[in-house]
Amino acid sequence: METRMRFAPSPTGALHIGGGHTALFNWLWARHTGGKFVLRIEDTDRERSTQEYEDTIMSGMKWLGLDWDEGPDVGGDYGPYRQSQRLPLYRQCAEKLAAEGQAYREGDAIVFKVLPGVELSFDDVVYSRVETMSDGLKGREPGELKDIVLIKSDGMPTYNYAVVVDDHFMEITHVIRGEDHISNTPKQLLLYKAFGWQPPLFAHLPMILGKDKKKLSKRHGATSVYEFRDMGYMPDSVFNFLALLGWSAGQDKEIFDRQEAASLFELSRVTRKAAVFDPDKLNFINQEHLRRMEPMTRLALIKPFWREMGLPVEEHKDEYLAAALTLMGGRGQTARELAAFSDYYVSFEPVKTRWNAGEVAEELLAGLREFFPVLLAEPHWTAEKLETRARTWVEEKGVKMKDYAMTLRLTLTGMKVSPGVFEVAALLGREEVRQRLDFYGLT
RNA sequence: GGUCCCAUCGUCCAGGGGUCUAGGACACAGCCCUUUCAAGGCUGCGACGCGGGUUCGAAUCCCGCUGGGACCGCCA
Repeated sequence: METRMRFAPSPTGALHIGGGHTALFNWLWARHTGGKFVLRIEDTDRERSTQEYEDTIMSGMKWLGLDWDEGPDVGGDYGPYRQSQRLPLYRQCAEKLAAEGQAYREGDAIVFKVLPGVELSFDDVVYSRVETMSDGLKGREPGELKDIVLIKSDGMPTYNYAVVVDDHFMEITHVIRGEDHISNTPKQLLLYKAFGWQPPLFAHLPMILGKDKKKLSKRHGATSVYEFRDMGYMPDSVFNFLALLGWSAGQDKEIFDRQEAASLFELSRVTRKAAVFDPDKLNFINQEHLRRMEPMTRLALIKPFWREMGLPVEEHKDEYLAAALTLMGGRGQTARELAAFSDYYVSFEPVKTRWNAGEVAEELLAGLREFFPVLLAEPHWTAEKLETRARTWVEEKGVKMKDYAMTLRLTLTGMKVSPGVFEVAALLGREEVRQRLDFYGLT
């Protein structure tokens, strides 16, 4: 039988990191099993649901690389895929229960009557056996069992009810969702029983916690996937990082792409313990993906950040800029950082704002003014030749390479750290290097 | 308060009765490389929450405790 997974967000906010995690695992299992991944919009909260949020959630998923086979935008055989468009179905099913005496009306609402003594235990794919009885479905007040509202007074179905109806009619085989839903499952099971429907398999995922071990929220910093994009994280990295929260390939493999993850993924290897979101690890993973990118892809990623910094990106050839980024190697953990660390290839202006004359020792000036003209006169403008020339000179004069290399670095980049200075100089070109040295009177 | 879930280095994961003086990754510290930083290489620091069982043997199984968490809406 074909497996069918679904991600069912409510359009009441942007795609949250937790939602992305859930969507990701559904996607992984769907792709691993060659099944279908369905996107269903749970917009039954009339107050808070908006089309804008629906759009951002979808583009957030696309950004992460989670494509769906059926959904409100692409359609499918089990539509419509917005709950607000399935109202007649919910009403019809609820009325059937009412007619059978399993539910009752309360004003305009339809409420399911919870009976005691119903066995509601289930085998979770991740958590294994979860034992519950309907007797546990109480409210905060001692005494009577809390009945389950099916249809609200405004005509909309409630979450616990709509989910059951939809998962059944959409023939969902695996419900993969956050652990916070584990205590909702018995209620839903009760409804499956009432309808006489076969429930899907449930697989609950561990929660993602903040550094303080509390449920991840705004006060932990970024939470929507777009904030990560804007901070300079790549979708592949966020995907990779999220996949590692609650799951591991079992081998020592930690850096992978979507395809590798999908083929390696096993629901049976999902963890039960809530995982703390560790920004350091994300940074590391992002750095790994960043340095593995193809030069031109990398350039396309960095360009927007350079432009945002006001740098004249268009004044240079792509080949030059891509070469600059290649020279940068693994420096910078995010696209934003890499862009900031490499601004001097794009323009001399930022160098000027950082350069501090006081950083060049007075006693070195004479030697520097003697050295740089020699360097600029090097006939073969390559990193190797420049370095050889510098080494020879430094050796003859009996001075320290460090003093000369660091001054050159500071003048060319305005920074104390950079790739090898001679490589930077070689890439910038003789004329550019001459101009920068001239500017500070070092020639 | 009730119901349910969880418990291995600071963090993410391995390990699910003997191969565990518990393995990897991130972070951290040191060393090497070196004109700086990053990368890379090497080394170090660092955990089975506690108490009872079961067993020849328990990080692994059972019970209790403690500590976390989730849910108990006509929110999803």
